[in-house]
Parts: sequence; structure tokens; C-alpha cells
Amino acid sequence: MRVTIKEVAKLAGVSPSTVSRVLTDHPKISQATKDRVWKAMKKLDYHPNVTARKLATNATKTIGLLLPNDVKLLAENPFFIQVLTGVTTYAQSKGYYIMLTNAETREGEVEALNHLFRSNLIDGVIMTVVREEDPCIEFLRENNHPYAVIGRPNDTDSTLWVDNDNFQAMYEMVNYLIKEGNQKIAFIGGSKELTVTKNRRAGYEMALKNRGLHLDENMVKGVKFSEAGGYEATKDLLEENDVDAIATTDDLIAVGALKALKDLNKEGITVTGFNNTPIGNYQTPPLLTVEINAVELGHYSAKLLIDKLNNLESAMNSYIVDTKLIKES
Amino acid sequence: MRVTIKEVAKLAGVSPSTVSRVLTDHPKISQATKDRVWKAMKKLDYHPNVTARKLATNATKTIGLLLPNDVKLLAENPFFIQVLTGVTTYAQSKGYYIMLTNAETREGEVEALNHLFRSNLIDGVIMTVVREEDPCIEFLRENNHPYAVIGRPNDTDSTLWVDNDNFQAMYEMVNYLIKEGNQKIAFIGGSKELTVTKNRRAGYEMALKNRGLHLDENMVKGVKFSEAGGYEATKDLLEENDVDAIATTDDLIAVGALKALKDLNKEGITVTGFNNTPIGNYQTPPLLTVEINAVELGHYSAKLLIDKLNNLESAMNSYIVDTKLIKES
DNA sequence: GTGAAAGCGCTAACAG
DNA sequence: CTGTTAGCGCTTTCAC
Repeated sequence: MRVTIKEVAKLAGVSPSTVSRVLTDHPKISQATKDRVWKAMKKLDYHPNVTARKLATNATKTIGLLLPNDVKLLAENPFFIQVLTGVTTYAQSKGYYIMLTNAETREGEVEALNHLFRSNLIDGVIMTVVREEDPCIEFLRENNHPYAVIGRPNDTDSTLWVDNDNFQAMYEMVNYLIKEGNQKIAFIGGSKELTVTKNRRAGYEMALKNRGLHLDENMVKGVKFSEAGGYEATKDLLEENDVDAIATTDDLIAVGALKALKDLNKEGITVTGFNNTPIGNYQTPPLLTVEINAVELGHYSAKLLIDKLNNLESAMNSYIVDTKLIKES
Repeated sequence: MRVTIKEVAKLAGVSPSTVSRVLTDHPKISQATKDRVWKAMKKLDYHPNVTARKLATNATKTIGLLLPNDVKLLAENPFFIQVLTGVTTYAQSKGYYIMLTNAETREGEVEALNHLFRSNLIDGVIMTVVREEDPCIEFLRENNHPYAVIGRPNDTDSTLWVDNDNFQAMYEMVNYLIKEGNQKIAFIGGSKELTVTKNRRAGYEMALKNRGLHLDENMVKGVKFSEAGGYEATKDLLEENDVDAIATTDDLIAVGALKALKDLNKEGITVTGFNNTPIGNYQTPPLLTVEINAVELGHYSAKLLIDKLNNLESAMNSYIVDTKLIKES
């Protein structure tokens, strides 16, 4: 049988409730008894039963983490495992546990979240990906479940979120390209409706504008987040335009673009990526790219959520994580 | 207030214990009452409090997953997130939850595991990486905690494990190289003490032997699992040997080898990898490699562990997951 | 400052 | 087949 609070109490010569108070660091308990109780715990190698505590306090000290179900996406994109590492490390440092979940469909995800909350398994959840009109988000809002998202949400005031300054990052990147002597700079982003695409594109446009460069709609493409997307868009682009450089919003897209350029024998054109992935890094030469510090994104998303769970008044409701231009490997 | 078993009981006109029995699918309960209870649950939108159940049954229905702490390793190697996906998906399908953990040091890992077990948070754990003389494994054995490992352990009989048939995979690969007309085939593996290296090397040697090809110690290198390792080993190799092809035990090593060959202007030499990573796949041409089906490794490790937790007599204690030669992308 | 007692929501003998 | 009862191990009023 496991050692419980009772044995500790007996050995320390106090009541179980006193032991509990020591455990929860109750203010008015004499140092002397505290010491006695601690010693008894040590001696018996006592570990509190977290499950019992959960039941009594109705707080699980556990946060859920919803991962996408698409293995290919997860495998190609170090983003997720990095976020996960950041979340886990921070949460653990604050005495929180991490429960993982995923589901095959959008409805499955809602169901999974519902189950975790309704079954008293988690206190809050971190969403690693937000889509437009995400039913998960709707569900969380409607039921008043605490959550934090990675990526800028529609409603920036009433939800907890972390993100990079995507405008700034792309602005810097394009500026750099201009400084290096490029004039005709194209832009290949993800779907145009995505907030992240919009922000990065705005940075691109602002950089051109501030340097007095012409902005041409034909030089802007929106594609799927994939190598194939980058490949096709680049071919299209070069058919009708004269291009010095291509700024993309993802290393995968950039790699596709590089392939297209190779096929077209236009390898002189500079391509930039985003996310500083191994794939980009293993290009020769390594891709110009942007480090988004996904571990920190995870770290701060966990911080936001945990602060909220602890009702910290001073808590912020968002963080912007710095990016860094990666010029060489 | 949340709806509990009591309200359900009242509405269905039975006692709480009957509701509980319905919940646990107790054999001798009449279909009629079952139906009544189910209906009441539906109507009240009842969700059992898993925490309370855990406390009562002393089973958490949760399995721990220990991930390495090295973000770079995790990011470059889709292996981990794939395993994680396989584990999560299978576990969820069996009504188990997944709790994630990691730690900075080896001792930290032991401590984390100890905490999770002693605090009644997990029933068992899956180890995604096993090292020689791993203190975590020692701890788990000594304390009789259920666990499964990914990778072949020293003691194949008394521990639950899943692995690929590494001998077979490398045997096939080298055979393929021979069929393609290569005669002088080198081998670059990870550290020579690792079981995985030994197994793959044995496959390599057997393939050469069965085809009557000469086996030369100089053609075999053991390096760190990294691009740099592959790069250096390849340079060494080519200094003293005449080589047609190089079989490596990892895509990263292979990529390093390719770089070395490029620098040496020997791009005619074929290089093969292992693990079918995006990085390998994005080489031009894509690396010859081996798909190890990491998702399945995760799947079966979870199955082994969960079967054991449920005391399935018929349960096996290991699985071999098929590999597949990847000749083109 | 500390103890007694009730209760978190569920399960599991023990009866009948 | 179903109800009664006694916990699982901890927290938390309410007394003193």
C-alpha cells in the first residue's frame, strides 16, 4: 500500500488536516510543526496522490495540447514539436501537467476537447493551430473554457494568444533583399485569407513602398503551404515577370520555388523562406529565412494560460515573440 | 454545478451504484435499466468525472510519454512526432490518455518518472529512446513500473519493445545496391556500440557475403548521428578506398556524405540513408532510403503497454514493424 | 495554530 | 439483477 497523508500525520504526531495544510503551504501553521511534518514525509518517502487532490480541489493542474492529426504536416514542420517542447518545459516548471490529444476530424477535435473538459481532465487547452471559423474555438468560447492560441486570432482582445510580429519580420527580410541590390521582388504566400499571410504581405508591401519601389499585383501569389505550391507559383511568376528575388512565407514553399528556378535555369534568383526549418537549412546554399522561435511561442502560450488559470490580475493577454533573420547557416 | 452520477440515478429511478455499473458495462444488468440509465445520461448530458474514477479504481488510464529534451534532435528527426502520433491515436482509441514529460538531465528524467508514478498520474510509460545503461530503465525495472520501449533492448524477453528488423532492412538495401551494379560498397553507421548499428551492419555484411563480395574493414565507419559525422567519414573513406556506393544508417549522415562527395567532385557515387526524412526526400535526386514506419512503432508500443496494463494473457511482448525500401520519392 | 468531520464523484464488496 | 454502505486520499469549513 502506498503511504498516505495519514501515516505522515501519525509519524509527525499531528492530524491529517495539518499535513494537508503543510502540503498546500497554508500561512498560519507554525514553523515547528512544518518541520516535523516535512521530516516525516521525507522519512516515509511520501508523495501526495495528485488524483485525490484533483478530486478535492476540482482543479486538475493539467493543460491539454491539441495537435493536428496530419502526420506529414507534423513531420515536415518542426514547429509543432518545438511548440510542444516549450509548452511542456514551462508547464512542468510551474507544476502543471500536459495531456496530449488529437483527432481525425474537426468535429472529432471538438468532441475530444469536450470530453477532456467535461471529464475533469484538464483546466485549459493550448491550440497549436487556428483556422478561420474554427469550431474548436467556438466551442471553447461558448463553454467558457480557458484556452490560449498560437497565432493571431480574430479577436485579439478577448483571447489569449502569442505570435511573431509577422509584419516586421517580412519587412526586414524584404529590406534586406533590397539592400542586397534586388529591385524586382516577388511575394509567394499561403492562402490569402490567412491572417499570417496578410500580415507578412503587408510587411512586404510596406518595405517596397518605403524604398519607392513599384508594387505589382502580378508579383504576388497565394498558394498552398507546400513544395508543389511554391513550384507552380514560381513557374507562373516567371512566365510573365522579370524577377530578381522571391520572398516566400515558408521554407517549404521556398524549396519548391528553388526547384522551379533550377528547372528553368534561373538559379541566379534569390529565394527566401520562413521558419528556419532543417529542410531549408540543408539547401545549398542554405535558404535565407526567418527564425520564429517556436519554442518560445510554446513557452509563452503556456504562461498566458497558466497565469489565467491562477487568476493573476497582472497577467497580459498576449505576447509577441521576436523573430530573427537567418542569413547563413 | 456539474451533473453527477446521483442526478442520473434519480432521473432514471435507480441507485447510483446501478448507474456506475452501467458505466463500467457490468455483465448482469438488465437491458431495460441499461436503456433507462443511458437515456437519463443523454438527457442530462452527463460526463463521468474521470478523476473520481481514478481515485476509486486506483488506475489512471493514462500513459506517460518521455521525450528527449534536445529540441534540435526533435526538430530534425520526424521520428519522435511520428511515434507520438501513433501512440496518441492508439491510446485514445482504447480510452487511454497521454501525459507528456521531458527533463533536462538523465537524473531529471528519473525524477520526473518517479513523480508521475508515485503521484498516481500514470499507469505506465513509453520510452522513445533507450540508451545503454539507461538510469530510467533501471528505475522502471527496480520499481516494477510497466513500460515499453521503442528500439531493441538488451533484455528482449522481459521487457516490452517494438523495433524494425534492422538487419533485414539493411540487407535488402545492400542487395539492391549490388543488383544495380555496385561492387565496392561502404558502410557508415552510428556509434558501433548501439544495437541498431550492430544489426544494420550485420545486414550489410550478410548481403556482401551472400553475393560473394569482399568485406573490407576499411570500408566500415562508425560516426555520430549527424551531417558532420557523415561528411567526415566520407572524406576519410574516399582517401583510402575505391568506392561505388555508400550505405549509411541515417538520412542525416547520408546528407553529410553527399556534401562530401560534392566537394570531392565524386557525385557519381550512390548514397543511401535510413528513416525517410523530409531532409532526405528533398535532396536531388531524393535519397535512397528506408521507411521505418515510426507511426506504427508508436502504435504498437502503446498496444503492448496497454495490453499489459489490462493483463491480457495472450499479449505479446514485442513487435517487429515492417520497413520499406524507398527508391524514389 | 490545529483537530474533527464532511465531502469531492465514483467504484466495489456485501447483501438480498 | 439491484440497493446499501464503505471507502479511494486529499482539502476545507467549522470549531476550539
